[in-house]
Amino acid sequence: MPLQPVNRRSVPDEVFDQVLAEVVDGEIGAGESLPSERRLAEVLGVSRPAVREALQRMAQTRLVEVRHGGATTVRDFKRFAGLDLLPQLLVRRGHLDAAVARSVLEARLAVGPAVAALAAERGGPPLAAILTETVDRLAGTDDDVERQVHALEFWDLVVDAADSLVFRLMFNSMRAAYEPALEALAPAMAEEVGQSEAYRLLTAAIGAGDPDTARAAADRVLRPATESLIAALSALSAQEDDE
Amino acid sequence: MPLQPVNRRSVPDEVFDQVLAEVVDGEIGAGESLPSERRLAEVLGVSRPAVREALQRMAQTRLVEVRHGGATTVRDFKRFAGLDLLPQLLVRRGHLDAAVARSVLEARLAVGPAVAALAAERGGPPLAAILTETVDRLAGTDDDVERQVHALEFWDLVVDAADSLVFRLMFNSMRAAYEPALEALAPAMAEEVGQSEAYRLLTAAIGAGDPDTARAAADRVLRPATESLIAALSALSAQEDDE
DNA sequence: CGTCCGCAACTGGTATTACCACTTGACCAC
DNA sequence: GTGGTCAAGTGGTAATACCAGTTGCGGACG
Repeated sequence: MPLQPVNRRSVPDEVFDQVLAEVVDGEIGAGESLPSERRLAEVLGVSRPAVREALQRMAQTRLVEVRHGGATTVRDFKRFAGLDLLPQLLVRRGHLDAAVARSVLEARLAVGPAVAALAAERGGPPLAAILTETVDRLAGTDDDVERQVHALEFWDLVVDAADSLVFRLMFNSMRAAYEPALEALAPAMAEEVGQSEAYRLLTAAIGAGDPDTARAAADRVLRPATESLIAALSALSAQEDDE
Repeated sequence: MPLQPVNRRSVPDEVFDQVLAEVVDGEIGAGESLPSERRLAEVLGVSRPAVREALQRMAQTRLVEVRHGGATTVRDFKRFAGLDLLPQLLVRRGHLDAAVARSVLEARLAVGPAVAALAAERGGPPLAAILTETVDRLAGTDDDVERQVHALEFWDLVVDAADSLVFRLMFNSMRAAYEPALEALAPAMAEEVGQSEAYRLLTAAIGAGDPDTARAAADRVLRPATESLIAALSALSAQEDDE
């Protein structure tokens, strides 16, 4: 294992994670109040500004509501949290949440083809050229981690070409959830990123400016791995239910 | 105009907004450094903890990178920001950004039918019952604002039934961008929320457990207003280009 | 007896200050 | 050149005090 940057966690980070866990695990239900900032600081053995920073970040994520003079209350995160919370929900307590992973795959399968269609409408030949270069790099390596990186690059270019900020932000959010686990997911994604031919077909459709063909080609890139992974996940969660 | 709750803005909120604006408006390009916390506090006439809170929130949104001992640098928000930034980008300096609005509409049209299809697979008859109640309320009023609220409720139920956390979080993020402008958008959305018959067809398809029909019905609900609004937006931005 | 005013006693909001920890770069010894 | 050292600047954390709201209790007044 190569040397890695040391993971330095600040005090507010730690507080944030602890309070976040309490909320998403339902230890403190929606509508209930958090202890006061002073109390939290005392219990956690940190200063009040540190607690404040963490709570303000919680508020920004719409997980709690702080009211001047009143108590800080927990909100229903399933109803208010945004897509930026995905990384924290996908892997909780070091374990992958199968239901969340399934929904990531479903969303990817639904959104990817739509983005490809938009890219076909708006990309043009120069896009096809750099996409081809990326697919060449994808096809030119045997390492599944590298392949994933190139596949991400590929989709990054497609999303750029789609010229749609919302899809771009969605992509960023999902990449933020995906990248930390990229190495662990290498075997799972090998099936998909090994199909360089499918990426070439998609590139051709986008270059041809044909949205419908691009949509279908994107589906063909994403669907096989999506379906086999979802099957694997249900087997996994069924197995967990037995424990 | 009815009395409204006074808009209380805290100091860190204000700082956050100002720094955010500098970043998204490109005043401080990606890779450049922000002034030090002490300097910012001095320039803005606020305390350093206030600046810190704002900067930490910027970091959480992945808009800046703070390094202990080093400078705080701006990141390329188009590449790193998540969907939670959408509200800030949709309306900037009090004006609606036409390109962003267009992409919201495009994303809605792409995602809505996929969610409806999932809901059809997983919802069952009890879902159809409460959806029908919601459509009844939608059809029972002439007020476009109320209709929008009921339409949001409708989609909220559909998203719930789709049982997919990612779509739920996407919906929450987009609702957070949409709701503040709900009243202003009433005329624009009147065409869509007035078509209660289309909602009924969608409800029937979902209740019947037929994903493909549900997908098509959802498209029929969303497409007309989407296309006419996109047309209106391009006319609007063409007009702005003339100024 | 009920209403309402007003005063604690909470809560979060902000500022000040001091000091610790880390990074950077310049300078110097080897 | 290489490596060490040090000073200056940066963010990280804490302690403290006070301001500014909210809440609820109790007493004064009708």
